[in-house]
Amino acid sequence: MEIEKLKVPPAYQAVSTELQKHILSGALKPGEPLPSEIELAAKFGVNRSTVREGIRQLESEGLVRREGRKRLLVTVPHSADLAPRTTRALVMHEVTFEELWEVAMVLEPLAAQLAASAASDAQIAALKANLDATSAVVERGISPGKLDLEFHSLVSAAAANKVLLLSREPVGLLLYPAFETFQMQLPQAARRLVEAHREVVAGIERRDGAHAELWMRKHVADLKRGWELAGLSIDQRIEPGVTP
Amino acid sequence: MEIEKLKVPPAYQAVSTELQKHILSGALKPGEPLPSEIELAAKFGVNRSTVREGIRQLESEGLVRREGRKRLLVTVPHSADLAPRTTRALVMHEVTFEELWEVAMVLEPLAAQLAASAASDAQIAALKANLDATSAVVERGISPGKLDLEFHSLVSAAAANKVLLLSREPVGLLLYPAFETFQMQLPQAARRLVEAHREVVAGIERRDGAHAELWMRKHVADLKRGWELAGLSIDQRIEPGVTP
DNA sequence: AGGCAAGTTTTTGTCCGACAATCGGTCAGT
DNA sequence: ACTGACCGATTGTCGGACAAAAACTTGCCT
Repeated sequence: MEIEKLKVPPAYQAVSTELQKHILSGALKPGEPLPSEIELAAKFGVNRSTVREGIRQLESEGLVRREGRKRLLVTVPHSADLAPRTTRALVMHEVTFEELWEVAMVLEPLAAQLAASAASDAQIAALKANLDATSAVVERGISPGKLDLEFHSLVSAAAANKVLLLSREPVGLLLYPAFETFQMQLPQAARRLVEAHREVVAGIERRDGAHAELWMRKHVADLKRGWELAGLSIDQRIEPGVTP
Repeated sequence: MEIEKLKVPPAYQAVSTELQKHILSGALKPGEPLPSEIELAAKFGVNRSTVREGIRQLESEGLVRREGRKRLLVTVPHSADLAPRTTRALVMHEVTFEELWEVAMVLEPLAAQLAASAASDAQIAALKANLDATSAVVERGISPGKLDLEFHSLVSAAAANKVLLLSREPVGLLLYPAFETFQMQLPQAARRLVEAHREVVAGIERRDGAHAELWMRKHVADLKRGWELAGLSIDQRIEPGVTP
């Protein structure tokens, strides 16, 4: 006879999962406030401290949000809630530049292609603004810094694919800050970056998905070339560049 | 003079972020135990309840894990910790079949291609075992169910790319259960699935990346064809299939 | 009637103390 | 050497308490 180690989850976890069910089932819709801690404690038949511990879990998962000392609001987890955790996990797993690059090499061109069909006028304008800012900064010999990161976020936002948006974010968050590490050694790299960005934007504006995709592919491929030219190993561990 | 409303984060959040810093900085390595709650409370100069609330956040992020009523152990977040959250987020964002499919259409072939170069003998054996099981099940007219899900997990695990593994998981978790929804209406679909799986495995075994990638691409493309043949809209919302 | 100011009630954040259950180890007894 | 009772440490849960902030009421004034 098999006896399996029966697990009795602590009460605070029960509270957490129970509230999750209520939110997922739609009984509590995004935007609505949760009952007060005292009410919840009474309903679940546990102490307020226990409820609070359960709430902390939901809070860190982005299912509820508290602004100041106000009531908890049900929210739908945003990319900004999830991406940092995934990014942390990737860093702790000691992913290499190559692993990141391989994934970026398929996700970024897809984003560019989809953006060409789906980008709104406002999004194209934002891309152009980013392009001008990047260009101006690079002319002065300064590193594009966060502008590069922002560019790729804008492209994937314009792609109107929420799955892509969420999947791509952690990769970009780690990969593009890596550009900074070799950009000083390769002055021409920044100019190539601006050129590629320009062509991607041009493709998106002309609704030319193939063009946007092609140049995005070149652009990401360039990233690896630059990495290698700078004498960095492909197996180099990635450090967290930005901590948002 | 501008006075901005300065925000004082609650103490439990300070505890959480402080512990995060210690873990990320490497002062606390994975596998090591955290100090006891009482010690932490003393060190941070806060009450034990406050410490406990902070710990809950780390716990739900997969940075620490508790087994039974023992000390907390520092751990590196595993795919199983993150994927469910991302999956939930995708469901709450009401992603469509098409959005999922578009991303799968680039990630899965990449996984197959990389697996062809990197798969270990044990992983190939696991793939074959999965293939046999799937084949046997389909012969009996039963739905492959979780075996399909497992197949794609095995492929991406064999790809030896941790970024891909983490990025792909939430997509697979939502997409493959969707197969069940139309599989009954299209009896030939299951046989096509087995054939595609077989070719992918063959490609991986022969270290023929192009072959594996090609058939994986066909396989994922088939998924959309099946979806459309079953009369389902591409814009259909995706329901959570499995809740792990 | 409508708007504003002061007061009252709720609610959150934090603390204190307490106790049963469990874990880990010690130590005597067989 | 193995068993089982004992003991300290730690966690899970509870009860209550209180200051600060937010939300709500009330009453006054125009």
